[in-house]
Amino acid sequence: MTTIQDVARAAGVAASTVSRYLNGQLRVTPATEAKVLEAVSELGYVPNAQARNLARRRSGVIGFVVPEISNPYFGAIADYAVEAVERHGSMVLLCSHRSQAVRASSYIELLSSGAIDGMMYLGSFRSNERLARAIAGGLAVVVVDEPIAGLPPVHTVVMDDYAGGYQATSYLAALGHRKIAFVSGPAELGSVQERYRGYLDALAKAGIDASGQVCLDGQFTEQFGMSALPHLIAPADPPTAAFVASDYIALGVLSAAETHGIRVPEDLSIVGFDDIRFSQYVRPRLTTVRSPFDRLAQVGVELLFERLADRDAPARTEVLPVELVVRESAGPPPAGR
Amino acid sequence: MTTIQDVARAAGVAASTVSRYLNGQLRVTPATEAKVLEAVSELGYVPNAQARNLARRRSGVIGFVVPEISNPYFGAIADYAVEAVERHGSMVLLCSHRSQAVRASSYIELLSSGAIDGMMYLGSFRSNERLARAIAGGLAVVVVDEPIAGLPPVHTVVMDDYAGGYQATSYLAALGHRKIAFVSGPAELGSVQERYRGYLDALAKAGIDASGQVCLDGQFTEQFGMSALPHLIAPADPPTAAFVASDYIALGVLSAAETHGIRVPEDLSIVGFDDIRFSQYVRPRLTTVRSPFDRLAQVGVELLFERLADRDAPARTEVLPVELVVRESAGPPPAGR
DNA sequence: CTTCGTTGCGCAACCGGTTTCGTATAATTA
DNA sequence: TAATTATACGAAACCGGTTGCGCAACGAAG
Repeated sequence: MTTIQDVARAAGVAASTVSRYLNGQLRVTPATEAKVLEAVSELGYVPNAQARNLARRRSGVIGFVVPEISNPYFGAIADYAVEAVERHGSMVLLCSHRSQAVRASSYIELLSSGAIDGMMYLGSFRSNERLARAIAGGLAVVVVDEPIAGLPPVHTVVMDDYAGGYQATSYLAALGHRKIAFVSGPAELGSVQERYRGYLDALAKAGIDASGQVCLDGQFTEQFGMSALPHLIAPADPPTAAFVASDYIALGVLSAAETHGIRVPEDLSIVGFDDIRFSQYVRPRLTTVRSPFDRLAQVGVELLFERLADRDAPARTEVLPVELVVRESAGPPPAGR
Repeated sequence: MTTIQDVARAAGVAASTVSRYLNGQLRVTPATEAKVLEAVSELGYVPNAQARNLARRRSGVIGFVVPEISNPYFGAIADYAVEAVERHGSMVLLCSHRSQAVRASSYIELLSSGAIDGMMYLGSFRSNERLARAIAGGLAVVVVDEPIAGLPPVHTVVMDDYAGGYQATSYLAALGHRKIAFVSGPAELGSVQERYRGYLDALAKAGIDASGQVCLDGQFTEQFGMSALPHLIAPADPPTAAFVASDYIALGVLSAAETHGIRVPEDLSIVGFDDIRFSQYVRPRLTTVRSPFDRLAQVGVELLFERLADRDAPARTEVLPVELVVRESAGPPPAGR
């Protein structure tokens, strides 16, 4: 590996001159410039990132902590985030903890040791003691997608889950449904609670009694959706619609409905949440609330670099708008219901 | 930030003693041990990764270059790779170039500057000049999933695309199909060519004439699948089955079939490739060839660390077996065909 | 009581850059 | 022409660890 010393020697100047010239901090005479450039290209010199970062006290790397990268929901956010981080001349260190709290914590521990300049944390745990300590210790963090409880003030960007729940439910009510189930992910998550709040308020607004509605919660998986369907059709007076606050779950519900001979939307209307890539390819095409993956990532990255530039700026929380995407999985209730 | 010097001072010993003790390279007297441990926990000392790596001439980071991480196909491999890399005490630096050749190259350039110990390259380009140079320059690389042309000898791990194509096609032939279309991704990709070879050989083995079969190629997207379907039903004597060498494409075909009133598998049998997560949730459930995502990642990581340990070991290529997963999307041809 | 081999530990060089500060030379002004 | 001020550049310290080498203290063997 050729070092800056090699270049300096070959060009007959000091290493410091090479360093400053290459970083544009020094104007040199044409003669010196020529010799340095000559030496650089001759030796194929590429500065050592490690050493540079050590001296500069930065790393040019942003840590990206995510529950599981194989989940396209997080994958989509990651791709947008990579794009945005690159625009700032940094890179992304991926930490996929596969939903294991201990692993998430050890990642945070690891990243706290100066390996990164800042961190984007995509949540799936309601709280994280280790994360709180890291933030308190001065690590630049932005929390994305899922608010985390018990943290020091920190930049946060989430989507408007409440509005999403409200819109989806209002849409179903406007179609004429009176029995509208709520199916979603882990009840302890803030985002789920917000969607539920929106659901309840929309129900109230439409003059529908919230009591007696079927409400189910489980994991954000197709698996859970499949196991949820029987509960949707079991009651004597079953719901004619369901707000399924996750497309993954909705896909499972759709799949199980087919098996049970339940037609969607004729027998059961479904509105999902997220608008993941596959939602437009299933049959019926899924009516759903679109999550702003792109904005989530972009705004998150901007907030993070804002924080990096100004350590003392007060923490902000951005709430991004969502949008109902009407397709085919929701329609009027069956005649006479 | 507390440094090793701080710890040494607090414990009344030399920095080197602290370093070696903490790295288990030195047995110390109980008294010294106590003082060092005391100082460490007192000051909350965490070694600076940058400095350590500079001194050790390693980074503890594996670069992971991937076309797009939002694609669950690569996401799945990434998660398994993260797991395997962690077992070696390293981390994964994610580089999602979003299928842009220039970006892929600039990533490789960046990673060549000592930022990483080694690199896993998940291909989507038939060749890459910059990658070839990096390998020639001594960077430890393992190529995964898609062979890259024009490279110096390099560890490679791919799946048995030929066998997959052969099995899928043989299965369809055994069901009685004689008109079997081939639909797949970019024809210039080695993996696609291999699947096609398997397809042709299976056809020949079953005594089916390969000429006159419908063969389509495009992108690995649902979009392409949707646009492919019309070509499958247009001919006067249309195929009764299609080997669609990508589940993404297959999902698009399925979706379009529904729109065109084509029943699967009654009118058209379909066998996919990859067995992505959603394949078991669409209706009909997709019969497909399972790609060994887990093994691809694990073997890739093992080969990489093998290379790291022994720079002179000859390059190997591992070919991983695939497996036909029979579900519902393929059946006998319509009566009388 | 020497001599020798362990063992615990510190000194200082080193990794490859960046950056402060000082100096020699060139350009400008009086 | 002498005095002043820019300007180009180099020497050396520093970032925060790791590691080769040597020294001193101690116990065992002769």
